[in-house]
Amino acid sequence: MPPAQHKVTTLQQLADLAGVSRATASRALSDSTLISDKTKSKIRSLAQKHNYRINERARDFRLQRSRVISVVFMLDNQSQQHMSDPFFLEMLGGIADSLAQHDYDLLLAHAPIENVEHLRDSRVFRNADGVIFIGQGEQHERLNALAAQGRPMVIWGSKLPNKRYCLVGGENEHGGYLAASHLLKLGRRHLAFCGRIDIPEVAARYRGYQRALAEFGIAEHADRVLDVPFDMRRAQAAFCAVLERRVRFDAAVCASDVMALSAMATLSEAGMRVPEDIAVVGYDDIGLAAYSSPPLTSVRQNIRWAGRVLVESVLGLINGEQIGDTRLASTLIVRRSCGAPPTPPHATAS
Amino acid sequence: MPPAQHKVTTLQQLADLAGVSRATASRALSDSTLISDKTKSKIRSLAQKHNYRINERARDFRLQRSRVISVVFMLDNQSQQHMSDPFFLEMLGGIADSLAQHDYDLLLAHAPIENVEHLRDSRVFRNADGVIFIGQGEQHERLNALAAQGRPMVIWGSKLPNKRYCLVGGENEHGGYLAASHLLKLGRRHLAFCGRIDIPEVAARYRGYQRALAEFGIAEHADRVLDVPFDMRRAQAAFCAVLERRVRFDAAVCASDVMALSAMATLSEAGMRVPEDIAVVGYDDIGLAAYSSPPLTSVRQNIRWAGRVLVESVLGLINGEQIGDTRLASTLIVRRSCGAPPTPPHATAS
DNA sequence: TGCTTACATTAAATCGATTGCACTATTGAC
DNA sequence: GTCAATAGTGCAATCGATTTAATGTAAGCA
Repeated sequence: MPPAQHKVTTLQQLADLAGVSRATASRALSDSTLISDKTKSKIRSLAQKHNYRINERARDFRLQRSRVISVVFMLDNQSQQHMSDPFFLEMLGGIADSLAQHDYDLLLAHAPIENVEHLRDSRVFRNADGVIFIGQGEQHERLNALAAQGRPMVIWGSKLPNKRYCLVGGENEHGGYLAASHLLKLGRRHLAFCGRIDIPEVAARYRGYQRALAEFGIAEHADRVLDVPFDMRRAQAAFCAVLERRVRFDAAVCASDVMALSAMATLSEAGMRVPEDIAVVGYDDIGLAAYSSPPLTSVRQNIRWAGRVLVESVLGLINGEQIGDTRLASTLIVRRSCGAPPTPPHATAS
Repeated sequence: MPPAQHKVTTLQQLADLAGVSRATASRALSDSTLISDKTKSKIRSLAQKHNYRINERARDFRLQRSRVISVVFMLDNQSQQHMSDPFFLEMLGGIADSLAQHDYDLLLAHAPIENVEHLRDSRVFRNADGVIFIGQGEQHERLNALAAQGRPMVIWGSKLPNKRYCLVGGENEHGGYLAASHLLKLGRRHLAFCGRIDIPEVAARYRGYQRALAEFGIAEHADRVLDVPFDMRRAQAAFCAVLERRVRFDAAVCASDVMALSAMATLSEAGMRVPEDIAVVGYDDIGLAAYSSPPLTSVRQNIRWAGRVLVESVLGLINGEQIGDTRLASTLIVRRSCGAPPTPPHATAS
């Protein structure tokens, strides 16, 4: 038997072939109980034989859904570039995998830097069943307003007062505390903090940092707070400036690994020994953190799992469930970056 | 005057409000010459006043398009993880920005590792107006078959025999040549190559590497070719193995910066001095390359521009144009990683 | 006035599915 | 044998737009 002359592309064609109505064909393919087994199997085998695939766009249009989730990266006012951080790629990978498992697609978007509310009328917002925001930027109130529109959305970030959206985030306060107290336990007393405190997550890390200092009875120095967005060059510039001003410090807590790596390079280049003179701790534990010299101590969040939680939260909202906030654990990954004995020469790395 | 009681969401409602037919409203909004200026401005101001936005999904459905381009990352058989390379994020950013400029959305997807042809019936393929593949993986023939389906698609990669799809790529052969000849000019004579040669782009870089060796009249050593996918851990393992086997080499060309950074760390940890004992050159010039110690010399491709070219090529195909291949220049970025004098202490980085 | 032409607008088909409701045939109970 | 219940199927409306072909109306000209 020759293959069908004309490809079967619509349900109507399939129905004609089977000698039934479009309605019956539709029900057969969606396994409705209204249809007899005999008819179902006839239609199904015909569909198989002619290689018919349902047109999902037509279906989704009819059902007023899209099976698409938008993922919006919040760029920050100053750097615009903070998306180049490997952290985001890992997050994206986690989200993409989870969405694929649930048979959803991922639409990628930047946020307009000034005002996320512009998104409301954009395709990103209107053509998706739900939206995941990565970061709050400095737009807490605008996110509140967006959420009030009623479209399912979840935000990765840190808890703020008057929050009215669904949030998933790490234990930032705890993470900052871990980083600082690690350095303090090693005997460092002159800590610096590097990060943009206007960003809620960074602010929380900074609070943890302050708490650790307080516990050790150490006073803060405004001098030693470097207000820097997530950006390698700016971190470098900030550390250069601090060195030039001869601010005294023997350790630094950075809000991201990328900044920490940049700081380490800058400090070494300026003649400091890392970690002997200045110890550095990062955040996120990106892959490369293990391969710097010295290896970077960092605070790890399980980002792929975070991606999964974000996806499941937003899908829950789509299904009308009540979804609460989630906070994911942070753990300190120590990589003998603070005065540990050097590796013996010719050792094989494990 | 109070705001409209019921939101105006469909064209029909807008038309009723204006006392015209749906057809006229549609034409007015799309600025058809068939409609008188008076009617146009009436309908437009009404749309404005009631905050009416056209339903793009309905329009796109009617027009049999989606204004979506899928971006598919080819994972490679061995590592699956090569997406964690910052290179991809930069590429993605370039593509995303370009697509946004053309008012297209970006659908993100992994390729099924074994067989891209499965994509043919997937939403990724059928719900997009075009597809951009990042990398060829080892699926050259399957890509040929996919392209034969007629859907606009463009591939980032390296030219292969019998290619029947549209290609955009870097000067990989030249890049490999640049990397190797740089090391040779510095007096290195025992070069190693690290990368997975089954991947077409890497193969081209390797050919350039071989050409440089040949020009300097140096014989190759099979020992010194490390078959490693784009993965930090595997690069580390490979270098450990080579060291253990006491293979002699004084320089390495790596197929990516991430591998190069991993190699540098591994070599240092094993007691080698980098670059004095072993010099390393990477590929892609990722942001962090400048901040390693020593800073990494690397071959740069203009990735954001590459993203733009990919987008413009696929949009060209959608518009029925004939689109040829494009090859983007590669340049060597030297960062005194091969025996340059050390920076004076306390120097301010520029 | 009558006829042509140009212009402005509308009616209706269309994209490809889902689903409420109506309809027919079969079965079982009495 | 009649009637009710049930199972299986089809008709047609619907989602929200675009566009072809048809219609109406006014101006231009003999």
